[in-house]
Amino acid sequence: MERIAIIDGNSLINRAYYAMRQPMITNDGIYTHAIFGFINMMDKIRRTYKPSYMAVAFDMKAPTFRHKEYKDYKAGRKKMPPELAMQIPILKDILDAMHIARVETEGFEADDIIGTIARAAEADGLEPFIVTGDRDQLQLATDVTKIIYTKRGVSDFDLFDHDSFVEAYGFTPLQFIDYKGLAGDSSDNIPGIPGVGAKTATKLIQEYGSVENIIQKVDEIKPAGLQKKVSENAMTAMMSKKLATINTNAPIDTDMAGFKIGETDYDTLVEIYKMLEFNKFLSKLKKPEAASGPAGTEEGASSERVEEAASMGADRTEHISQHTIYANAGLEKIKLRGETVLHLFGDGNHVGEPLVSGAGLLNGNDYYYINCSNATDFFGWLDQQEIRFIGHDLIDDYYMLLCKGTKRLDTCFDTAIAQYVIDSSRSNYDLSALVNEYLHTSLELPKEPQEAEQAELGLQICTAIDGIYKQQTETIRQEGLEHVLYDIELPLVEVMASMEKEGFKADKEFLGEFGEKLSAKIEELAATIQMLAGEEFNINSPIQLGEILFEKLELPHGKKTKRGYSTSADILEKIKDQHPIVPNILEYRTLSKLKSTYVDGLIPLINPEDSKIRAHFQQTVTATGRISCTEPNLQNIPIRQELGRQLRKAFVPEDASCVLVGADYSQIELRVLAHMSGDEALIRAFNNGEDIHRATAAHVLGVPEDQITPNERSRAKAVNFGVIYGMSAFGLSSELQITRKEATDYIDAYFAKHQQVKAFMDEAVAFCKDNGYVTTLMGRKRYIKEIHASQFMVRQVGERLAMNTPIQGSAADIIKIAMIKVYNAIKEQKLKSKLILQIHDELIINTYPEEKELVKKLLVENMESAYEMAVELKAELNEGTNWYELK
DNA sequence: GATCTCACG
DNA sequence: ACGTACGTGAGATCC
Repeated sequence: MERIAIIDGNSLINRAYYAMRQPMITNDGIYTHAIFGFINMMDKIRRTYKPSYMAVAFDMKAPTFRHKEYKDYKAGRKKMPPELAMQIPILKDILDAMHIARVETEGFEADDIIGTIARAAEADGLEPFIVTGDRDQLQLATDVTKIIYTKRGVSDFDLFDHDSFVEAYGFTPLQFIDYKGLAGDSSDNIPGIPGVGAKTATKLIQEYGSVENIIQKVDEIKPAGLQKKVSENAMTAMMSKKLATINTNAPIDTDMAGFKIGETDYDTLVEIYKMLEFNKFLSKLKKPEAASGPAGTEEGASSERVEEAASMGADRTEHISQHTIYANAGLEKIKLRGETVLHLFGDGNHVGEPLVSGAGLLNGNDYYYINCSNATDFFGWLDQQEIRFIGHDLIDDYYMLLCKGTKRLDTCFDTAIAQYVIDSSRSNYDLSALVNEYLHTSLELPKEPQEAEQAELGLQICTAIDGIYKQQTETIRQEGLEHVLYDIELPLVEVMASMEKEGFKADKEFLGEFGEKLSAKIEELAATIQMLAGEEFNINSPIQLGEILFEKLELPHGKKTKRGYSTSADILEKIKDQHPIVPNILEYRTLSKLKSTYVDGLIPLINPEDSKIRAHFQQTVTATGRISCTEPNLQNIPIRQELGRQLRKAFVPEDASCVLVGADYSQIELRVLAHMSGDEALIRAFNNGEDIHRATAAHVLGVPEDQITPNERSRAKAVNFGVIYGMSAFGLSSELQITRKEATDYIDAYFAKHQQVKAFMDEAVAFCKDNGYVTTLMGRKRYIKEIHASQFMVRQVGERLAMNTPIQGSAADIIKIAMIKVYNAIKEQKLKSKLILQIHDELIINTYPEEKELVKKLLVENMESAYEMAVELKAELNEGTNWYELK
């Protein structure tokens, strides 16, 4: 029996909308998760039941016959949120592109349309499957017509036919209208009989069958109270039943030919999916074989051919000659030149020597798989090739190559980096994700591939990268991102890999001893805290700690969190004089943090061979353009408090004769702000070499700099930070512990004296609202979807991001340029010194006594000349025999 | 896996 | 009326 799926469009998209607690929003601010959920559900229905006919029914805005019958029908229903409403027309476009019929008729609800189609389909010998989250439609179940009733979310559902309905409810589907006549329905505002609920209604129906019969035999009803209610509300019950009755004779065309699922219009659907950023769906979109396509190749592939775009990628493999070579056996005969896609198979070990088992190289139409599981000449051979590498996350390959002794790295392109430059806001730059998006196909990447499959897998990977590369090149050009990509991000890859390979030598013994001292003190503090609390509890648990402080000891609490009271340091700081337990807890927290994160966390990451810590540098993480650092994060080693700062003594130069040299940009973000805004007061202050916070205080207060008190200076400093962060009165007030009013006054005073800064901020927000993104000095873009949000709070976040990103991002651009210049200068002068760390506004070099002065000079010069602005860039030098001394 | 807290710029 | 400063990563706890 052929099947027809009849979908309640409004019901299903509502379910989908509310099912996902995290909405999906495109870069253009289109909400998409309801559509996403709808299509997922629809696909599941199509896969499971394989209907050849389909119809999606929608409600129309116009009032229906029910509203005319009963003015309060569906009164009190909440209006559809705009975030959902905006998705419905797009969904309809998708259905049209899929050639799935959709039906809407003025004056009738989706229920009636569905009922009418179902009955007509049944009469025509089809098996109807009604998909809905509306219980009313269960009345439509018959032996033939099934109801797929969606439960919580969209993936979970019950299937009802006549018998299973009877089993679940205790009466027939048709009696469901009698049930609603009696029990009513608050969601549709159908009254029913007051005081009659699910249980009573079911009992009455089982006894009397229908509302009409109940009214006729009202005298028999017991107890007397119920009898009275029924007789008094007989008319209401009749009307309620009528309202609940689905009209199966709505005036619609029920010719089943109109519901036959047609051929999908792929071009339109691809267009819509791209707009919605439905990349997973894109990868599943297969175009039916074109007449000119290759005749039946393999099963499966014969009837379906991947989209044309994919021909630049994965399915190009058939034109490629494959060569498998064992290292140390014939490699020397091969000479490559030009752009070459590289993918290494290896473990990327950062604590010990990384293992490399194979390498895929795609050069033109030749693919080479080099098996290097045994001792190998591959890494030396690579140095002899005149090739420029194309890869995905080349830093991983480069790190391993550098560890193995390869010297010559020439970067042509990196598809992960390119995607980051195209859109830095995303969280996933995996190759398989890009394969979905660019090539509309899928690529499974096993975490630990078998050696036997690596040759083939390498070919898949390299051709995929090649296909993505070609498309990205065009996007980069169209979006004007060439400078950021080709002059900054791509040259930086080698620098980052080199820093990873060099690592930072650590003194394990020092760390161990430091940890011992911490442990002893932590134990003492724990004992004191338990004693003062009068009971044992887990001090590390904010929930338990909150109960002790704010319930047992009745200390005044601050803000609440989802799970209880906040016990964060700024709250505890306010009450530390009220009970001796509080300062003990603060100290306990400090020490525990040092012990767990910086002692216990670091020790296992030290390479036992050479005592070096090799962190992972990430170039595709931050939305602003900064780099980040993990396993371990060497960018947040303590410095602000003396005790934590001691940890830096554990970070030492490469060997005893070496020295560390560091330089940090002075106030780089405020200088960027001065330059970008053109604010004369700020520019003047910097170019006169003034203390910028003091100068700000003096300018805003209108008093000479030498009369500025330390307190005034520190407030000005907070305001300066605030400007960079996109200043809010609340933020400033909580930072300075002043009232909102006072904070507002400070901000107003600041902007009155720095009108160009104000204008710059306003322009950043306005530009972002117009274009959906902001840019840095080097043209880096960040899309800010929050700027389009309908919720005020979210939109405000977007505005702050629009103000902060050009500043933070431009500073990031500048230090990246400096890194490349410093790295190249060291390389050109053939120095032994190495750049080993970047901390946002600071660079650290491991150097040698004989190179030290030269390195200091080139470091400062290259940092200060990285970018020319209206204010000079200033870099301040430090040196020492451990990191602690760099101050 | 989410939440809280805290380390850095 | 909302309930917030920008950008990160890591460890411990709780669900």
